[in-house]
Amino acid sequence: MAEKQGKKNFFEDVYEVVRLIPEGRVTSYGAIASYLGSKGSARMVGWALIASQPFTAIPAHRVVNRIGMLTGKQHFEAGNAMQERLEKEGVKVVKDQVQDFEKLFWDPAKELL
DNA sequence: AGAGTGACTATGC
DNA sequence: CGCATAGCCACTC
Repeated sequence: MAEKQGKKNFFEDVYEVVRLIPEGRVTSYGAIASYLGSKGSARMVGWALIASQPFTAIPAHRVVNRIGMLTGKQHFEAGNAMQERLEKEGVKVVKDQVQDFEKLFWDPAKELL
Protein backbone atom coordinates (compact mmCIF):
# COMPACT_ATOMS: atom_id res chain seq x y z
CA MET A 1 0.00 0.00 0.00
CA ALA A 2 1.12 3.47 -0.71
CA GLU A 3 -0.91 4.98 2.12
CA LYS A 4 -1.00 8.09 0.06
CA GLN A 5 -4.41 9.14 1.36
CA GLY A 6 -6.73 11.06 -0.87
CA LYS A 7 -8.93 8.14 -1.88
CA LYS A 8 -9.23 5.39 0.68
CA ASN A 9 -12.90 6.15 0.98
CA PHE A 10 -13.85 2.68 -0.13
CA PHE A 11 -11.54 1.18 2.44
CA GLU A 12 -12.97 3.25 5.24
CA ASP A 13 -16.46 2.24 4.27
CA VAL A 14 -15.44 -1.37 4.46
CA TYR A 15 -13.87 -0.88 7.86
CA GLU A 16 -16.99 0.78 9.13
CA VAL A 17 -19.21 -2.09 8.15
CA VAL A 18 -16.83 -4.79 9.31
CA ARG A 19 -16.51 -3.08 12.64
CA LEU A 20 -20.29 -3.35 13.06
CA ILE A 21 -20.34 -7.11 12.68
CA PRO A 22 -21.60 -8.56 16.00
CA GLU A 23 -19.50 -11.13 17.81
CA GLY A 24 -20.09 -14.66 16.79
CA ARG A 25 -21.50 -13.57 13.46
CA VAL A 26 -19.95 -13.53 10.02
CA THR A 27 -20.64 -11.98 6.66
CA SER A 28 -19.41 -12.23 3.11
CA TYR A 29 -17.36 -9.94 0.93
CA GLY A 30 -20.18 -9.73 -1.55
CA ALA A 31 -22.65 -8.65 1.14
CA ILE A 32 -20.39 -5.83 2.22
CA ALA A 33 -19.64 -4.80 -1.34
CA SER A 34 -23.33 -4.81 -2.10
CA TYR A 35 -24.08 -2.74 0.99
CA LEU A 36 -21.49 -0.23 -0.13
CA GLY A 37 -23.04 -0.07 -3.55
CA SER A 38 -20.26 -1.84 -5.42
CA LYS A 39 -21.58 -5.34 -5.78
CA GLY A 40 -18.95 -6.37 -8.26
CA SER A 41 -16.11 -5.27 -6.02
CA ALA A 42 -16.28 -8.11 -3.55
CA ARG A 43 -12.59 -8.56 -4.26
CA MET A 44 -11.93 -5.00 -3.29
CA VAL A 45 -13.54 -5.68 0.07
CA GLY A 46 -11.05 -8.42 0.69
CA TRP A 47 -8.30 -6.15 -0.46
CA ALA A 48 -9.45 -3.47 1.92
CA LEU A 49 -9.24 -6.01 4.70
CA ILE A 50 -5.61 -6.65 3.86
CA ALA A 51 -5.06 -2.97 4.46
CA SER A 52 -7.03 -3.38 7.66
CA GLN A 53 -4.49 -5.82 9.04
CA PRO A 54 -2.67 -3.09 11.02
CA PHE A 55 -6.03 -1.98 12.39
CA THR A 56 -6.68 -4.58 15.06
CA ALA A 57 -10.03 -2.98 15.83
CA ILE A 58 -11.27 -4.45 12.57
CA PRO A 59 -12.56 -8.00 12.96
CA ALA A 60 -11.49 -9.13 9.54
CA HIS A 61 -11.80 -12.70 10.73
CA ARG A 62 -15.58 -12.28 10.69
CA VAL A 63 -15.53 -11.77 6.97
CA VAL A 64 -15.45 -14.85 4.78
CA ASN A 65 -16.42 -15.67 1.24
CA ARG A 66 -19.92 -16.62 0.18
CA ILE A 67 -19.63 -20.26 1.24
CA GLY A 68 -18.20 -19.43 4.65
CA MET A 69 -14.63 -20.41 3.95
CA LEU A 70 -11.73 -18.58 5.57
CA THR A 71 -10.04 -17.84 2.30
CA GLY A 72 -8.14 -14.94 3.81
CA LYS A 73 -6.62 -16.90 6.64
CA GLN A 74 -3.39 -17.05 4.70
CA HIS A 75 -3.17 -13.27 4.90
CA PHE A 76 -3.53 -13.36 8.66
CA GLU A 77 -0.65 -13.40 11.07
CA ALA A 78 -0.45 -17.09 11.79
CA GLY A 79 -2.02 -19.86 9.78
CA ASN A 80 -4.81 -20.51 12.26
CA ALA A 81 -5.14 -17.10 13.93
CA MET A 82 -8.30 -16.32 12.02
CA GLN A 83 -9.95 -19.61 12.91
CA GLU A 84 -9.01 -19.39 16.57
CA ARG A 85 -10.45 -15.94 16.88
CA LEU A 86 -13.72 -17.07 15.39
CA GLU A 87 -13.94 -20.10 17.64
CA LYS A 88 -13.23 -17.87 20.57
CA GLU A 89 -16.34 -15.92 19.67
CA GLY A 90 -18.40 -19.08 19.45
CA VAL A 91 -18.13 -19.68 15.74
CA LYS A 92 -17.29 -23.26 14.87
CA VAL A 93 -14.74 -23.63 12.16
CA VAL A 94 -13.72 -26.89 10.55
CA LYS A 95 -11.16 -27.11 7.82
CA ASP A 96 -11.27 -23.34 7.22
CA GLN A 97 -15.02 -23.47 6.89
CA VAL A 98 -17.55 -21.77 9.16
CA GLN A 99 -20.13 -24.22 10.48
CA ASP A 100 -23.81 -23.17 10.36
CA PHE A 101 -22.71 -20.37 8.10
CA GLU A 102 -26.27 -19.71 6.98
CA LYS A 103 -27.39 -19.11 10.55
CA LEU A 104 -24.41 -17.00 11.53
CA PHE A 105 -24.53 -14.99 8.36
CA TRP A 106 -24.97 -11.28 9.02
CA ASP A 107 -26.17 -9.17 6.13
CA PRO A 108 -25.38 -5.47 6.69
CA ALA A 109 -27.95 -4.43 4.12
CA LYS A 110 -30.68 -6.04 6.23
CA GLU A 111 -29.43 -6.17 9.80
CA LEU A 112 -27.98 -2.68 9.69
CA LEU A 113 -30.50 -0.89 7.55
C1' DA B 1 -3.26 5.68 -19.90
C1' DG B 2 -2.62 0.71 -20.22
C1' DA B 3 -1.70 -3.58 -18.01
C1' DG B 4 -1.49 -6.47 -14.10
C1' DT B 5 -3.64 -8.20 -9.86
C1' DG B 6 -6.64 -9.91 -6.15
C1' DA B 7 -9.16 -12.30 1.27
C1' DC B 8 -14.79 -12.74 -4.94
C1' DT B 9 -19.10 -14.36 -7.30
C1' DA B 10 -22.10 -16.43 -10.80
C1' DT B 11 -22.71 -19.85 -14.02
C1' DG B 12 -22.04 -24.31 -16.21
C1' DC B 13 -20.85 -29.37 -15.96
C1' DC C 1 -20.87 -27.04 -3.85
C1' DG C 2 -16.61 -30.66 -6.64
C1' DC C 3 -13.76 -28.02 -10.74
C1' DA C 4 -13.21 -24.67 -14.61
C1' DT C 5 -14.30 -20.04 -16.84
C1' DA C 6 -15.58 -15.55 -17.17
C1' DG C 7 -16.86 -11.15 -15.43
C1' DC C 8 -16.25 -7.90 -12.13
C1' DC C 9 -14.31 -3.26 -9.65
C1' DA C 10 -10.85 -0.64 -7.39
C1' DC C 11 -5.99 -0.24 -6.92
C1' DT C 12 -0.89 -0.13 -8.11
C1' DC C 13 3.05 0.42 -11.17
